[in-house]
Amino acid sequence: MYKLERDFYDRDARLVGEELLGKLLVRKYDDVLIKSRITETEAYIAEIDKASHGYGGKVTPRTKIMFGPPGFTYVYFIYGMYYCLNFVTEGEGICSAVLIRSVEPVINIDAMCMNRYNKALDCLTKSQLKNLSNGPGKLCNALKITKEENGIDLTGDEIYLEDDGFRNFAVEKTKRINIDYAEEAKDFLWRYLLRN
DNA sequence: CCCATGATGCCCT
DNA sequence: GGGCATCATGGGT
Repeated sequence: MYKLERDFYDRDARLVGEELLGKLLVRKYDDVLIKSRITETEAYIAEIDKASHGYGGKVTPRTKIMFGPPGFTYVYFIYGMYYCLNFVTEGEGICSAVLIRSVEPVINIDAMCMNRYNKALDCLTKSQLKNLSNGPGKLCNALKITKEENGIDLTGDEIYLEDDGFRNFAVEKTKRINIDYAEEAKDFLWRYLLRN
């Protein structure tokens, strides 16, 4: 079991996105510790990707974190209601990131249930359990991640990743979803899913 | 299971 | 003012 350091993130977002599968996402706040396993990601690389918020070198207050050094969070607000968690990849000046689309609970599922439904695990319906953290907005709710967590250093102790040696799975690569506006980029196979 | 729809507010032009 | 890297819900199969 070891923590991923900055060099892990300082690579092509597609490679990082694929290698994030199976890693443990650790979240600490107050006296709470939650660990979950990453099961779905998507890569975004502004230079060649019309789906990226930074496409065309568009530096704004929102996107500037993605132009900075690797190994920081990029959390954005979407559809007036939800947050999405990304990890910034590659060196300073290169706008790229990986969106975390789905995680599964590993440690402290109770805290995740309370954060998301304000209900204990044994009070959840089957549907609520299935939908606990299987979407980018859902997992931010379950892990208590909001715009307050934008720009966090992943080598710190609030949000970081661990490799626990979990390797027994196959990787599926598909088109990314909900980016129909992105023309040719919508067909890039930059969505990575853990199978098994 | 699937699909259609409405919610809701920030960001950027 | 338009658009959006989503989700919960409700109804049909």
